[in-house]
Amino acid sequence: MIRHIGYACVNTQLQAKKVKMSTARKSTIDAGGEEVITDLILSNLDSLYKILEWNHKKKIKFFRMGSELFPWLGTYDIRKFKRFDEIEYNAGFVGEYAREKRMRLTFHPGPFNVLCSPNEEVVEKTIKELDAHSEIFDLMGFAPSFDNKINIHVGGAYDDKEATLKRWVQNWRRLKDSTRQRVVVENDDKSSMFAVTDLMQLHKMCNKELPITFDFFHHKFHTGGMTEKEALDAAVSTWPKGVVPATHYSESRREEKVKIITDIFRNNRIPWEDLEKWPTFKEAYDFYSHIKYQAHSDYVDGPIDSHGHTIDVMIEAKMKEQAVFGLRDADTVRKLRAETPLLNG
DNA sequence: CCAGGTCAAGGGAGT
DNA sequence: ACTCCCTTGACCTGG
Repeated sequence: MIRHIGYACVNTQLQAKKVKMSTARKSTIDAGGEEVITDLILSNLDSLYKILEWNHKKKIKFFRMGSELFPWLGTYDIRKFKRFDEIEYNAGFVGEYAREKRMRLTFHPGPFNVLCSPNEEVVEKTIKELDAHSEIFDLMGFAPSFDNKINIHVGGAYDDKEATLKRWVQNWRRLKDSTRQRVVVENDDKSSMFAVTDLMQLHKMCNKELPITFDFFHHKFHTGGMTEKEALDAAVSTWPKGVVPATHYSESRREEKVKIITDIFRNNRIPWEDLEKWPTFKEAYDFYSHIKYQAHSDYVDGPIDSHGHTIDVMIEAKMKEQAVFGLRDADTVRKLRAETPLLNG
């Protein structure tokens, strides 16, 4: 069964009302220093609280926080800031709210975090940034647990998976203990990279202290010879007792858009305004059929097969929280799709 | 207020 | 060589 269904980082409806994470460019940070960062953090914590309140009202208990919550994470020591106490108090307040409502909060640091990089500078930056993500959970009052996962990919293959994984493990050991108790790895969507079967090897190399997040969509592009059930079984087995395994689910943007455009022309329905750009079906089809297949759709149809396990599912779709509602009922997704411009991104 | 140019970061794939 | 993709397009400036 699926316990929680969640969404990632952005709430499209609240975003329209300016409730969102804000960051700043390097030049602004350099000019403004810790004052600018402090203001951004406090404002972002306020937005996060509003998003969580919204989630609670809508009975959504699973949410991925954006790393911009603390802009330029890993480049400064928050504890040295003048207004650290204020930050700590507010972070603790939001964390307490999440615990009270029994919400699961996670992070997914960017693809620039590469523990296995041959470049020591990249590794050092990665370690700093991962430790900093972990410290945010500390500030929020969460004890180290894979419940609050910090999800990353292996990050590179360098045409030598064996050596790369060895390097990954060495550098993983350099993380703070509390960080290692939160970091999990996700399977990749490229055949040159790491499928669940590769990650199982990594899991063993890490003394079985590294859980695997199963990404349903990525698995389709890189099965590593496993069926979906086999891969999910394996990934689920890597999570400790007492922590519900987390998974990611998304669908193809190209398939979604091509299906919509085909339906419009087939049914001769009145097109969206922006469809006037495409006078013929062929032109429209050509355009949409060139969208990268691996890109994420606006909404998802499911069904999601938990293959008998109890799992949490993070929906990775462009329309975010609306995609969660869409998944709850097919009529809703039809209505939402009809209201979404074809050319949104 | 808006449009457009620009913006931290690593690695891989498609063109 | 350039663009897109991934965690999240958003910041910032000039008109």
